[in-house]
Amino acid sequence: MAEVARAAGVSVMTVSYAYGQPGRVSDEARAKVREAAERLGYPGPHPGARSLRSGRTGNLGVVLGEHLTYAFDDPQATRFLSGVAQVCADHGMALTLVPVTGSPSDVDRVTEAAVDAFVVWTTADDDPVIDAISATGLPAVVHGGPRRDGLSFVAADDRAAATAVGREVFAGARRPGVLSFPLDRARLSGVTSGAPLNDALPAGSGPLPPGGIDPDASTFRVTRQRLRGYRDAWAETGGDWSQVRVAVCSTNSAREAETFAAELLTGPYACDAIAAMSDELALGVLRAATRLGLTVPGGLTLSGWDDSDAAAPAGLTTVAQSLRDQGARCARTALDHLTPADRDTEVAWHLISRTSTRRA
Amino acid sequence: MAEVARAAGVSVMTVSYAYGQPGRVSDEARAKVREAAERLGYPGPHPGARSLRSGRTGNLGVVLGEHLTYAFDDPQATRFLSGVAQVCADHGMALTLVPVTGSPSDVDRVTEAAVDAFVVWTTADDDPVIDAISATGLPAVVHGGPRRDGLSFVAADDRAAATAVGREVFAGARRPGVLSFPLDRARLSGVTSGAPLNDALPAGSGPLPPGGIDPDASTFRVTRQRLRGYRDAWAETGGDWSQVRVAVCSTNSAREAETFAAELLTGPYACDAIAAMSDELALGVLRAATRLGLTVPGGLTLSGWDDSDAAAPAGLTTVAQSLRDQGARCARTALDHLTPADRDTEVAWHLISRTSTRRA
DNA sequence: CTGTTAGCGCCTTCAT
DNA sequence: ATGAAGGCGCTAACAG
Repeated sequence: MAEVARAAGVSVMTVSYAYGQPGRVSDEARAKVREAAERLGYPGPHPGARSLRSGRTGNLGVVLGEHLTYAFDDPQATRFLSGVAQVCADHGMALTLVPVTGSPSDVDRVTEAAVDAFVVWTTADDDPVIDAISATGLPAVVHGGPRRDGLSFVAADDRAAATAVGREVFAGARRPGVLSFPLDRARLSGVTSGAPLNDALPAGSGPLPPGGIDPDASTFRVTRQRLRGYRDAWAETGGDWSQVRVAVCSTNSAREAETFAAELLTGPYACDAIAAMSDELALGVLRAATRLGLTVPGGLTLSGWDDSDAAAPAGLTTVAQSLRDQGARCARTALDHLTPADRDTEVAWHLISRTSTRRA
Repeated sequence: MAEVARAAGVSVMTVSYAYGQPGRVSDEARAKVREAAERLGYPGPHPGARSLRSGRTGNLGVVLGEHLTYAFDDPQATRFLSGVAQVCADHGMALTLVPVTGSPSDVDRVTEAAVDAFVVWTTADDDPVIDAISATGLPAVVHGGPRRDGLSFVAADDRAAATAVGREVFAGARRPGVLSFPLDRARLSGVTSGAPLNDALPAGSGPLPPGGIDPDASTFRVTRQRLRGYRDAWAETGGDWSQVRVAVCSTNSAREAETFAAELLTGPYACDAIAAMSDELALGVLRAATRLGLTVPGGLTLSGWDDSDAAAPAGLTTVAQSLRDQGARCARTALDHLTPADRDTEVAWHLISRTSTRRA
């Protein structure tokens, strides 16, 4: 900028004004500056230097609890981010995805991120990234969990929703099953209740603890609350949680779900009702059921979650919630500089009963 | 940092080293620094200031030619970005999505972006954003087009691929049709060749010029090359381009495609072969065909593009190319600081013949 | 191993 | 309407 000033025969400040507050500079001076800048190939004020002075970066940081590519690989995350992106565009803010990979150095990545605020996608209670974000002192909004003092929190009442959809899918069932998201950061996957453990799984998979799943032990708040809700629903019918088989998928993919569903749907304790934690997983169940010649809801009742595009055509009973709206709300909350610990937000959901359950 | 230094009884540089080059500082000094930082709630070196000194931001900028939310709404863009994200994660770089919205101020957004390099998703030849990126002098890689001196370029040979798939889908056809991406930034949509123009379209839509589509007039390189390729393929059968009906979609969505396909498939000049520029669009055609009671390939031959997950189950003949790999390659090229104007890269593609065409 | 010096490029403050 | 200091928070490059 100094060079441009010299070339234009004006002071540095005039150049700065010419860019930052064009109205405060004479047309003549501005023209000289533009000309000199053009000639020297000056690309305009350096964004980094500018942000050092102003204290603003113009970036909203988004942290995926999982891995950076997760943002584009999981349909739920994608919809959420679409909402975040919309708000960013409205505010002229860039959207910076922090490159977490699951390694301990993720904490450094967070600390080094040049952003004005954070939005955090569902992660585990013991994820150190949450502490790192908290330590930055920047405004931050956590979606889905964990809850933390000083960080805002946006989520649906997953437990109540799970109870509602559980009533629907478990009505009249004798052998209920649940297809669950990972329980904790270890992301172990497998099937409970004596079913053979699945070995052919991606790295990081391993056997589940025998003897069933304790909802309270899950460190992902969303998973925990949904398991509790399903348990509540089954308890209402007079059933016991230990009767409910649980398969845990390590990813939100129909392919993995199909494999586990095949296990849940065969053998001496074959399920006749499955509550899945996403439509994606439910679709995998549907494929497995079709291959096994099971009719829905005659031979199997099934529920999903999210009311994705594929849910309606598939006749899937599901919990409708707009991840896109939730993303938008998170971004807005983060950018509005709401004072930390501002009141948390509970978002809306509603049950959609379709033909995959019997009470519709 | 100065405060921390004072509180720890050391110099500012010792604090700086304690964070940036821990090995260069005695354990004792480091402990004092950590303690003081903890006590004062010092969150670590300010990323902006650090990057001002070092000249690196740790951000890879990605510009979507369209709109920021496009990144998460279009499956093709999503796959591409997944590849970009993977490389970013490997390099510990953050991925910054520049908030373009289609307005003229997008140029400012680009200029203000604090990034070390740019990756640009397919845009039009006359998009001013390209000039703005070029003016920053930063390394930049353009995917799909336009080509520009000083910017690297990654794309498949779309024309050759379109010719190959065109031969397949137009074989034995009497009334060929094409379902195209937008021709230019105006994104007008509609159907050519005497068919009624579709008015019920999103904002920004309008009538197409009568008398057919001139491939050379499209300012999107990808669209232009594919149209030329389809024209070449039809010409090989002795046909004339003016016989080919073209429907232009303003978005890459099955829903819009279904509407236009219904037009292409009815009336006195109903098509018996349709080449679509994406699997997404082809799937829309398939839905329209099903509703009209047409069999594929008996009553209609059909081709897509990309070999997305849905292509194989649908039996869709298509052009396979890995958008994810292309995203990764773009990111790698951008981050390797390849000198601008480094050799352009042509990426691989291959034809997959399935049951939606007759030559399989 | 630690400290000193000198800015990175810009913009806020206060003159002129 | 323009210009001269000074400093945002940090770190390369040198001493000691």
